[in-house]
Order: sequence, then structure tokens, then C-alpha cells
Amino acid sequence: MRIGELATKTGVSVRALRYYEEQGLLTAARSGGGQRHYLDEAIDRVRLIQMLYAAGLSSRTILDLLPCVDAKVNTPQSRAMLRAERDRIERQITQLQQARERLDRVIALSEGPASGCAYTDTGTPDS
Amino acid sequence: MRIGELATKTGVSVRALRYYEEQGLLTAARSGGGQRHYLDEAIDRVRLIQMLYAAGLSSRTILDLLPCVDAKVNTPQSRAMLRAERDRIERQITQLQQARERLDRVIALSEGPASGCAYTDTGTPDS
DNA sequence: CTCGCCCCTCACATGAACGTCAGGTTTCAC
DNA sequence: GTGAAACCTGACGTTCATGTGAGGGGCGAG
Repeated sequence: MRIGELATKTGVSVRALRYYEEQGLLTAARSGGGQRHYLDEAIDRVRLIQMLYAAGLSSRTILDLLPCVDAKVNTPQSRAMLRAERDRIERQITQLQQARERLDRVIALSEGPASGCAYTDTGTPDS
Repeated sequence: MRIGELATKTGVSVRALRYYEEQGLLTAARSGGGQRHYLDEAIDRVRLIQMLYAAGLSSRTILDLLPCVDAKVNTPQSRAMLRAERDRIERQITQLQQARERLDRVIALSEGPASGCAYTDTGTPDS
């Protein structure tokens, strides 16, 4: 499969895919004229990369972690790295939960007492 | 208190505080020569801003939300905005939890079977 | 062979949240 | 009143993950 198809199937832009390759996160075979060809596995790979990006990891960190995830590199260092990142994520989850609680409190206040708000407005009213 | 002290007390850089003001997130009185003077309340304000930044909100979004949080602006629109952001945060928490689970699985694999790893290495070995 | 669509490689642009340097002013302790 | 520390306003630099052309080549259908 060529790059456009992979882009479509993963919902990631062509540019982003080239960028992933540039960063060493994704590899592709090249056919005669230099066009990239991907295996089906690339789809999962891209989804994993996206997941880690969404978790706030940098491409550099992802590059370090990928060998641990798929090639099963397994050294004390790699385990420490994995745990470190997981802990980072945990801390971030905690922070997010605090922020959410803060917003929840504000929301409760605004919806609660003396708010002239008996209805529950579940969507943004078209402005 | 002047900007340097506020920076020290909040752990945020002077530059960042000026940036917050530039973005309309933080206001300061000016003394004769143009220097910023902050009330003690500014400390909490900055901490709130940091919390929201940490939750991944943009300065623009924070700017929109702050009036709801502290000036108690309370309109259907503001409530919808608050809920929208809280939901965004919730979704991000979910994504992070998925990423964490993924890492947990990898960690379990690497520490578990046939790993020559009977000890539990809780820290990064000084490299 | 040629049209059209997809692909290629530069390489500059973007936006967010600051860092950093330059050149100048204010404040405050002494 | 004076010198150093802290502050001021620009304004350009940085990093990251892309967006966005420009200019040119690959490749299957007819």
C-alpha cells in the first residue's frame, strides 16, 4: 500500500507519515521510482504512534520506547524507561483529574443555587 | 509584590508572567515608573492558570473560561463552554489511561516471563 | 504515448509558550 | 546621591508536529 492509502486508513496526513519516517518511527520499502510502500502492519504502527503522541510523548521518547514495545528489547534500562514514561503519564492523569474537578466545582456552582437553570442544556446552543 | 517575587512564589518565569498578561489572563497595577504590582491573590490566579495549561488548554480557551471561574459569569453559553472543556479533559484522561495500559502491558511482559529479572528495579540506575 | 493522479524532495511557514538578548529606566539600600 | 539589582519594552530565537506550496517524476488506463 502506498502512502496515500495509509494516510486514509489511519486518518493521519501524508505529511505526518513522512515526518514519522524522518524521525525513525516508521519505515517503508521503496519501489523503483522511490515511492514508499507499506505493509498492513504499518496501520497498527501508526495508530500506536498516534496513541503515544496523544499521551504527550515526544517523537524522541517514542523513538526510544518503540524498540521496547515491538522488538521486545528488554534491558534494565528499557524497563526503567518504560516505567518512567508510564509514571509521567500517571502524573499527568492526576493533574488532569484535578483540573477536571476544579471545572466540575465551577459547573456545580453555576448550575446549582440561584441559577435560573432548571433545564439541562446538553449541547452548545447554535450561536 | 513585584513580578520577580510573584515568579519566585509561583515557580513560573518572569517572562511567562508577562506573557500571561499579554494574553489577558493576568492583570497588574502599574506603579509610577511602569512596574507591575500584584496582589496576593495573583498567586492563586497563576496557579490556576498553570493548572489549566497543564490540562492542555490553550491560552485562548483559558481566557474564555477564567471569567466563568472567578467572576462567576453564568450564562447558558458559559455553562456549555465549561462542560465542553471538562469533557475534552475527560476524553484526554481516557486516552492517557489507554496509553498507560498499553505501557503497563509491555512492562508486564518485560518483567514477567523468561526475563531474567527477579529483582525489582524501582529507579533508573545512574547511567 | 500521453493524460491524470499520486508520489517525490526540498524548503519555508505556522502557532504555542515561552527563552534570551539588547538597550534603557526604576527602585532601594546605603 | 549613587550603584547595583530588579524592572521595562521590543524583538528575534526555539522546539514540535505538522501545513503548504514549488517544481519535478512514477505509473496505470486508454
